[in-house]
Amino acid sequence: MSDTPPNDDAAASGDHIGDHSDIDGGLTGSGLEAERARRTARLAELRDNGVEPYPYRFDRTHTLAEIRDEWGELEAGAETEAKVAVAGRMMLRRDSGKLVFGSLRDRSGEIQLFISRAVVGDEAFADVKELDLGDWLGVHGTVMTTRKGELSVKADRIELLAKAVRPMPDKWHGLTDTDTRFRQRYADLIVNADARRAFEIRHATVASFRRTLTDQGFIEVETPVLHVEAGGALARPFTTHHNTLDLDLHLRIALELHLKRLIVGGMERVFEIGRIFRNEGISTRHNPEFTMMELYQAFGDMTDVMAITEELIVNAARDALGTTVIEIQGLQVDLADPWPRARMVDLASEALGVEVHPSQPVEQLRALAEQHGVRWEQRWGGGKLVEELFEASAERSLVRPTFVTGHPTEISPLARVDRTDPWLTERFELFVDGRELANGYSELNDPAEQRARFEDEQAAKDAGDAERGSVDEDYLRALEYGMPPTGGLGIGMDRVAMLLAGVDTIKEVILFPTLRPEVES
RNA sequence: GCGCCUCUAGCUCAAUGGCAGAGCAGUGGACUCUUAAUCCAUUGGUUCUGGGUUCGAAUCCCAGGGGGCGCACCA
Repeated sequence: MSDTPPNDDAAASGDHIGDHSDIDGGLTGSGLEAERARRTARLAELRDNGVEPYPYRFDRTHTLAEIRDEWGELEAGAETEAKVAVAGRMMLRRDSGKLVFGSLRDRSGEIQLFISRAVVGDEAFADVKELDLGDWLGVHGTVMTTRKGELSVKADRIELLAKAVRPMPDKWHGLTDTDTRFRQRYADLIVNADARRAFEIRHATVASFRRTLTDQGFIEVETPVLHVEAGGALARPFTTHHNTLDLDLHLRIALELHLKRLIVGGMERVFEIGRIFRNEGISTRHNPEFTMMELYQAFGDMTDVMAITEELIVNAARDALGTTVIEIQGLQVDLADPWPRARMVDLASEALGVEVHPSQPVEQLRALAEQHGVRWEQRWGGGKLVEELFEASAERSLVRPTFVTGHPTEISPLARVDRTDPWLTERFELFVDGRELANGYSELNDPAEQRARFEDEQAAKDAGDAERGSVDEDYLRALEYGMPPTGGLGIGMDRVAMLLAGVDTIKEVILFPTLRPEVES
């Protein structure tokens, strides 16, 4: 628990407009402060009458979806003897003299409350009139339908479970200001069904991945977030510090190196779904912290993990959406269709109309880059240039799921060299909607070669490329114990969720995306 | 980091150099079958902030802040 005093209203509200207002002075008029003052005054009034406006618990008999499942087929104008207790937030009310209709919502759905003065009595009915939109209610009553057939709970007794002292956003339009939606995700979730849906899809996707992998004998593990050296990918890390060890640490940028240590340890099939952190730009496709699923399968190679990639994503679509057909850029795409595979060098060559390959003289590739408006740097070799040319020419056109294979060795320090072409590796990336979703390879397990590759990385880092890696001696020691042939895979869970939810910014699938702190005005 | 766009009542939006408005929410009233309930009345503003131009600025200009999009970086 925090050290904040219990009545520090301003700190709890986080609302800079309200911080310097006079609550008592706001009892008349309107506006946010007057509204909060009115609702807060109601709290005091309830307590004066011996009613606790924040009770400790409520025992419900049914969720609202369960009510609908059981009684959804009742004909119009039906009354039942079924006594139920339901709980939820009051979202709407329609006041009609001695009758009040309310809309109660819980996680599972909504149901109408039918509140009659003749049933609840004058006193309780007067209390109902004092309820506000947004209040949490527990309702005891019977199941009925109205004359027009609306399934309802006819209230016998209504209990306030929690008072909302702040008004809900617009009941019809919800919240549209993206800043407010992301900062006050709680309010977004209350009023925007699309926001709730995106996170349901995300949950279903993650759950589906776990199920698919568990069914295939993968073991879920958790490895350290705090690394002495952040390796396993090319990215700039966040730095933090451990006080008692007096040690600078980095937040992980990948799961890879620890998981492969577990393959050395004989765990054979492992996966982790974990948060990783990259100290780089923020965009519609990038959040500084995001979720990766990585898996490693002993005795397999790149082709095995390509098959798993398809299976994971197709299963997730079925589990989250009930269909494998989704719309991407207006195109109907059946994810269950086989995904085309093409080498990066071939895609780039085709798009550019000229053969490209990392074995070509660097000057030639630089000239090609210039020709296509690709900015290049002196320290780049042929491999990096080929990747840049691919990204500039072909990447964006990969709308349907496509496996791009054969990444240059220069940009793949942990992948095994292609058995037919020493300039390339046995690596693939999955592209959908022009975005990279997954990355996998036949894992390099020769400790001597891995050391040489690490040393190349270290040299590049020393030469000023902050994203490059360094020599991980403990990882090399692990490889010296022997790592079996292994296929490895990483999938960006946020991007899979984006794809399945049909949203175009990563902030729609991250509950609390990284934003600048709110400023005091 | 650079470029473009944006910020008006609690929420959703008008007002394009001339009195800051509407709908919802709120408040008071009517209504025992409403369902974005309806009807009557009504409260509510640091127009993101600070400067400037102008007789007059939400509106034009400058600086700053938040956000969005694009570029760059990356997944």
